Amino acid sequence: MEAKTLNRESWLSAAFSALAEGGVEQVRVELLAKRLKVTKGSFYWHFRDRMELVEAMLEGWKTGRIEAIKAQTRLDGRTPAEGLRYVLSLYGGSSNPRGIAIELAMRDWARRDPRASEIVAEVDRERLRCVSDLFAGLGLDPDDAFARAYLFYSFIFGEGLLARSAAPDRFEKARDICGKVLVPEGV
Amino acid sequence: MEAKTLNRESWLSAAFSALAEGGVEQVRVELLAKRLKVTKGSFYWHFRDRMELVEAMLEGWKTGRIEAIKAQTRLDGRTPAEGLRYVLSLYGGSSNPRGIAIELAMRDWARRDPRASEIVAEVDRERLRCVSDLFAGLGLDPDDAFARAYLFYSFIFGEGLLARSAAPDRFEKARDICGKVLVPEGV
DNA sequence: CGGAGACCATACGGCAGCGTATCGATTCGC
DNA sequence: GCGAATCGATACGCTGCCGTATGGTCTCCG
Repeated sequence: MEAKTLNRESWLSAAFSALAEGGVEQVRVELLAKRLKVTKGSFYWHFRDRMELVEAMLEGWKTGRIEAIKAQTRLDGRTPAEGLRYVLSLYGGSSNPRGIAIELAMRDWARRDPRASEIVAEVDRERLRCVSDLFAGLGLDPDDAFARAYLFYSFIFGEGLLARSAAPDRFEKARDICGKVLVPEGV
Repeated sequence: MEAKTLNRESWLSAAFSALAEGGVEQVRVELLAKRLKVTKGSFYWHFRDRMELVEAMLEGWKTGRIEAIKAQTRLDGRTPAEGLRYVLSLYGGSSNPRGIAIELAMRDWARRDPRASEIVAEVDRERLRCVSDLFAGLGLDPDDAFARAYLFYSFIFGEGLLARSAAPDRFEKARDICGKVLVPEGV
């Protein structure tokens, strides 16, 4: 199973893990090398420098996320409401900790790096567009649909920020109720 | 106006600025010293080491935020709905960028530091309690009130994460609509 | 089998940050 | 005014990280 030799993808994958666990600051070539059980001699074979890795991460994340949201909101026989509940479930609760961690790390990164900020903006644009289309499919006018999408995504990301340990036993039920508020049953 | 001599508060204030701008990683004693136009000789007079500064930040933030939320949700003649709209306005939009930045940096910090995580959890507990009390004052039963508070805070924090530049011209209107959804007029 | 290229190790210089040690300057109590 | 406490400067060693240079070891192919 273990590839004898590393490639760009190996380093990118390790970099995203480091990003998820510790933010951009933790994607350092010597730490990644230790994680991959090689020396940085390997890294500088596959990448010109750390910048190149970091930019590959941005680009890869962007295209990946945009593809993902398009696929996730393509309703093949589903109703818009079902589609929305599906998207919500993808990020809800503990169902995708790595994805959520990367998402949050990315956004923290974007707060101080204009390149990351631009990437996140592009992804958000696409996501808001896709999700507000679903809300529009529910019969909402464009402004309301956009606002709902805005609320939808703010909730999703904000949920990852709220300390789970603040009241662990009440969160599950709260999430259910929030789901009902976010994607109304009968509009 | 300028105090001739620095004290703990001076360093703490600079530390929070650094936190807001660059996250915990950026609160470094030599950078703070440069910002304060002194050398770190001063720092190590007021603090044992970097840890002590960092823990003072946590403690100070905790007590400050808990006092704040208690004051903000004490409705002196206001209705619960007015109180909720007031709290929402405090964090909404661009009304308190430094506060929001610190809030987000704090939460990013909490994702990897258990001490920070515990502090944030304590603050969140208090906030959720105060805000769900307001929702309860609107006539909601406890579970619904908590869920609404959960949605309320997820939205507030998540909003700071959504890329503003994704659709700058539509955000203000969206926020208004979100406000109406978050704190219902007539429940 | 032998050379070329892919992949990685080793070793180095450089910088930035932490913390310590020591000494200088200013202020305040008495 | 003098000594002590307060506050800050300078200088040092240490560590972790980036990037480079150079050499070693496979593998593939002719």
